Amino acid sequence: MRILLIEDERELAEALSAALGKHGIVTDHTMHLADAVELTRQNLYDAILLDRRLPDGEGLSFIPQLRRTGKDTPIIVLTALNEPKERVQGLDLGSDDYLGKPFLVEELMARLRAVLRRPPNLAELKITAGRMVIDPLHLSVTVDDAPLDLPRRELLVLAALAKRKEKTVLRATLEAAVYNYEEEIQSNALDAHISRLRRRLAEAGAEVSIHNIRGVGYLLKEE
Amino acid sequence: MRILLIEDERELAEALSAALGKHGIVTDHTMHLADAVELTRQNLYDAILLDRRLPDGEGLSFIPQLRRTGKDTPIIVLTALNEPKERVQGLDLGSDDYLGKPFLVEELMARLRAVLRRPPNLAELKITAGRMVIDPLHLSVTVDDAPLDLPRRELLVLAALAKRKEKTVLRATLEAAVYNYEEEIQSNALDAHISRLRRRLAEAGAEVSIHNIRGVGYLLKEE
DNA sequence: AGCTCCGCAATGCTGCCGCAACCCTTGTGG
DNA sequence: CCACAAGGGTTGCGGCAGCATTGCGGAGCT
Repeated sequence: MRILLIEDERELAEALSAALGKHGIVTDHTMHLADAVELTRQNLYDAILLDRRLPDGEGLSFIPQLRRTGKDTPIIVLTALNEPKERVQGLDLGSDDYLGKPFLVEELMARLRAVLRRPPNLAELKITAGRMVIDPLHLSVTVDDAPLDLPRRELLVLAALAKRKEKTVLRATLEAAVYNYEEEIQSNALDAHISRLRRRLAEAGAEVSIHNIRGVGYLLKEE
Repeated sequence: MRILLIEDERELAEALSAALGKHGIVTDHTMHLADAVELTRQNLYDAILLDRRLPDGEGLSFIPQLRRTGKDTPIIVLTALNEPKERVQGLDLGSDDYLGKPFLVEELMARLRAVLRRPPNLAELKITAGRMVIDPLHLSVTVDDAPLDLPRRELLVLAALAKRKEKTVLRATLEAAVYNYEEEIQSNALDAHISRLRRRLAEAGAEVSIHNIRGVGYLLKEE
């Protein structure tokens, strides 16, 4: 899972990134609305966390901007402006939830889950493929109910493939599922993950196979 | 076990928190109904203790509010309003118990246990793993019927792991099981608990093992 | 006063993962 | 049928982040 955090307090942003990371969430961070517009062009994010007071304007103005482009990515507004009137204002503009600062990370996680549980994201809850069941929220994989320990990055790759099983997933999509913009990679790290994943899945008898589509991407097939 | 205390007398709240803490209960405290609604969204609590006279309204009004969201978290009303008529009122609104102030902490504990013993919490009653049996209500662990004394925090960690045995438990989840949000920790306290738990469990011959999933969390396995 | 609990921090260790070297596969043109 | 190139697969290596362990000291309890 990957989210965009639009927030101008650097410390809060870093703490949040770290905390969300513990839940297996990849976070991109920007302080400016203008950047946010660019970043959301490619439908990369499962959700957006939005501050209201930002250096280049009122955060809320971002919501209609995004909706106008036809995207219904869930938005959760994070703000110190937490009067009832302000909450209504935020929700009416099309955000999906509104959370007053300060808040508990646990609460944010719960709201994220709630917001993602709504259709059409419902499919994300559990993914099955072959003998595997993947729970992306709890970061767990089981084969025939036996837990399978996977390193974090391999797990993210697997989840991205399984979410679109039997369909080709672009290389770029996979890379986006595993890395945020600050951790650019320059080698065949992704290929290496795939290679190790294949071995582990075979050993565990998962009955799935990962195929390469030359020059395009990868594809996970049930056997 | 973790509960939410909704109570406006700070002194009483602190005393209760401390007393419950000795029984291994992690307590979050709020003085406002509005906060309580937010906090309960995450289904984090095993029970709720509710005062009636609160600065922002009658505590009882919280009960239907919570039930409407589909939660059946047990609620125990704590109040000085202890006339028979008032008791009936509280129970009819959907609380699970009604306790007049002043009361003994021991009585509260007994009522908590009673309320948690009812279905659908029944599954929580005893957890077995390896040769261990854990009773989260009485905070006891036995190995082959021999009692095993564990420090409070280690016990909370163990219970959280055992409740989801054979499944990975996120670091963040474990931290939430042991600490309330006023006691943030900054070091590897959790790791230390795990380390000491491992030694104690091995010495006691519990036949369980705690595995680390790097970058994700921990997992308790039977051997 | 003596005990345990427990957060903290220093230390050493493990294994993830990016990297790059090398090999294999596939496709194209002659 | 072969030569060549380009993309993919595999694997060992090394850096380093995350984990395990443990001693210390403060706090709380008896």
